[in-house]
Amino acid sequence: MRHRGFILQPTYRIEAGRPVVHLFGRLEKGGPFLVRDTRTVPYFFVRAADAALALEAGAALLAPTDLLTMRGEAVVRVEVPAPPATVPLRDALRARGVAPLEADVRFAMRYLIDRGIRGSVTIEDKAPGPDDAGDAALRIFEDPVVSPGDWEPAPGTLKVLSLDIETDPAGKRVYAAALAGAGVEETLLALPAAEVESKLRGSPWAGQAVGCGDERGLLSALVLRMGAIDFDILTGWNVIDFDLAVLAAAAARRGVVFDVGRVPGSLRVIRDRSAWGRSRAEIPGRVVLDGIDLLKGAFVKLEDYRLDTAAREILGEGKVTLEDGRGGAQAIERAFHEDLPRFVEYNLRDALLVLGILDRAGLVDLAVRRSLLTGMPPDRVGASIASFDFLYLPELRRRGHVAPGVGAKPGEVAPTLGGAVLEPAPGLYDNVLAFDFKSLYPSLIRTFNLDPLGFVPEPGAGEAGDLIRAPNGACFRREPGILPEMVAALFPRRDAAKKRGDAIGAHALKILMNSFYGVLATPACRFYSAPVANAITHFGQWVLHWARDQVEAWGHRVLYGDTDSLFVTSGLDREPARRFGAALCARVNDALRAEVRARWGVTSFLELEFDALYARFFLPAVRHGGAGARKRYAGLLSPPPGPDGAARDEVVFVGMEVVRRDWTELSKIFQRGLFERLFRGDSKEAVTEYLRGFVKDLREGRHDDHLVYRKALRKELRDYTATTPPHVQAARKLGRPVSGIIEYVMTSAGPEP
DNA sequence: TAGCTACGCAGATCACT
DNA sequence: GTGATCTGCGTAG
Repeated sequence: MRHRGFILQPTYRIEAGRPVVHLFGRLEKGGPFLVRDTRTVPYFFVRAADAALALEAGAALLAPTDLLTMRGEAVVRVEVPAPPATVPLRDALRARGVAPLEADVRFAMRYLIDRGIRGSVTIEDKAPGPDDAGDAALRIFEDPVVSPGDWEPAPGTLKVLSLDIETDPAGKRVYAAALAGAGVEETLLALPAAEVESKLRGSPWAGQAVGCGDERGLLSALVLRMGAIDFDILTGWNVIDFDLAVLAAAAARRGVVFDVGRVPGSLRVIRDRSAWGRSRAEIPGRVVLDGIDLLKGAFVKLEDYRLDTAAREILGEGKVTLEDGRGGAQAIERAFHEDLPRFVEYNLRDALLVLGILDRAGLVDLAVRRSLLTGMPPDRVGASIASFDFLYLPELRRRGHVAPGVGAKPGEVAPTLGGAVLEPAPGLYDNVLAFDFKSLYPSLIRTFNLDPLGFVPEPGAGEAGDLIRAPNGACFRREPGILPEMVAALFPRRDAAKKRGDAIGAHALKILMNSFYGVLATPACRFYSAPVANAITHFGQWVLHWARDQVEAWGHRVLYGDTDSLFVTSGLDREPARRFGAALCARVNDALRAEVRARWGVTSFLELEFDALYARFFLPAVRHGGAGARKRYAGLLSPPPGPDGAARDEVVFVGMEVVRRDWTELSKIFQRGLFERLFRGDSKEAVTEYLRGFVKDLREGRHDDHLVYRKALRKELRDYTATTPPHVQAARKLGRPVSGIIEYVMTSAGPEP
């Protein structure tokens, strides 16, 4: 019997001292599954030259291989009985100066990587069991044949359950837990059933609320209920750091085992509130995806990431208001005791809003698509380095090499050059053409065959002539590299996704391709290489500078450019300028192709695009001094005329106060108002009049709601020792522990929260 | 269970008078 | 008192 499925949670357990791989997921035909595989042991490599030292360090099993390091040294394979045994052995090896190779690839990930499985899996069961269509019971496969699959779960296939709890103001006692999704919409309450019934009688929520007696009853009922629901993904807003953390603590206090997985095993909350890390939660057989993380992971930018803000922005509706709009813990407390229908509505709405946001923004689908692309489980698709391993290691092995471990030697760490930023010519212009190189870094990787394996650290005397030499001096072989081939395969997939209107798929591919450069530039990645990362950015700088020089040599004025973009005056009216933009773009691409062929003997995949025409374009000067300010501009975007000829102009701001979270609403209203008038050609008098009126309104108090600054505390309050910026002053005036975004106003007594 | 660099700006603080 | 420099944040790409 052959099944296709999608993996939600790759993990392992130790049984009788031996590791057993566990792959949990959902089958195409409907039910959840668990693959158990007892046939694999953990392994890694050391150089063959280090074999004697490895034995000395305690390595018991060494097997010869015909694999090589990336520098071409022979390696032997080291096997260990179980994953935890890797750690002391690794340390003992390092203590003897032996570098363990690929010893930091996690066991369950190794299993998938070695089989080329990325999210989708095919399972061949030896026993011709009964069909399992739609069965909610867990189907367990013991040592089946496991291979890569080609099933992509359609949007909505995975079952998402949203959880939201309400607590006392201290966040300790659990009052209620709402569940929504996966065919469920209900609230469990820490109140006697009779009380719930009487207080909700006649309200729309009467049928959706269950009184569980007290907190302990609520916890027990919640565990039973969640355990019985067939869901793949648990979500909520800050669900890991709040709801699950509180539930885990309350369950421990009340002697309830919070066991809601697909096999026995308690909820595990692994908290990490540090700047870098993310908290995680583990439920056997399921995935926990926090709504906030999903939103940030999709690069959705919001003023702040409260549920109410996100819901208003994405769904156009906010949370239920308690007590004339005044929310807060006290209002929840009072509603719980005095207005149960409203309390239940509030609780349920929060759970439903999260589902709505994920659905509308396609966030679960995006996570699934990213998982299918890289092989990372859905709760780790944001991990760029691990994703790179997933894609690169199989091909590296196929070519007969093993990768190093993580950790560059001190001498190998060097700074990486960034993108080129051209000197802006400040001023106001008409009909400016904006160009950008499409996916610049990936197309450089492809064009110049930039690859960690293809990199030649020290070219031999006769060899250098045959290599591609980057502007930073790094040399690369001409045989197609792994990374260039990866990029070459991904580009057409992205174009195809765009063509068929699959915005989420195209987005997933874009995120992935953009991450490739970044991982090569961080020592946290095993493929870190300053010369390779610098080859990419130096080529990037060369391309931008070359394009600028070429356009100027043709007699046009380049006003500005940043990394992959160029802004050029057209000197023409609107529609002629548009036609000229397309022509100039093609001319640059042709000339660049010829230049790249002549200099490096390769085919250019670089592609300058005519991105936009700005009817009006403004480059500001820096605040103090006359030079142009980089990374800031405003323009009146002039979209191509549509079929009806009526295109809508739009004022675009980049880098300026309007787009910055740490400026007041006042500054944004004013800046918008000013530029609207400037760009639409208002007279100097009209602009002056606007300015006067604005100041008058401000003085007369009509902007009192627009004077609030917002700025994040990016470290602990006590850690601001060098200086005390305004938001820190305001935060300290609060006199209580604070974190995150501080809202403050400037007064004659200084910043006030 | 860690993608990157380049840049502008405000305000605090330092260095010097 | 004044200009230079540092700190901290948020942004562009």
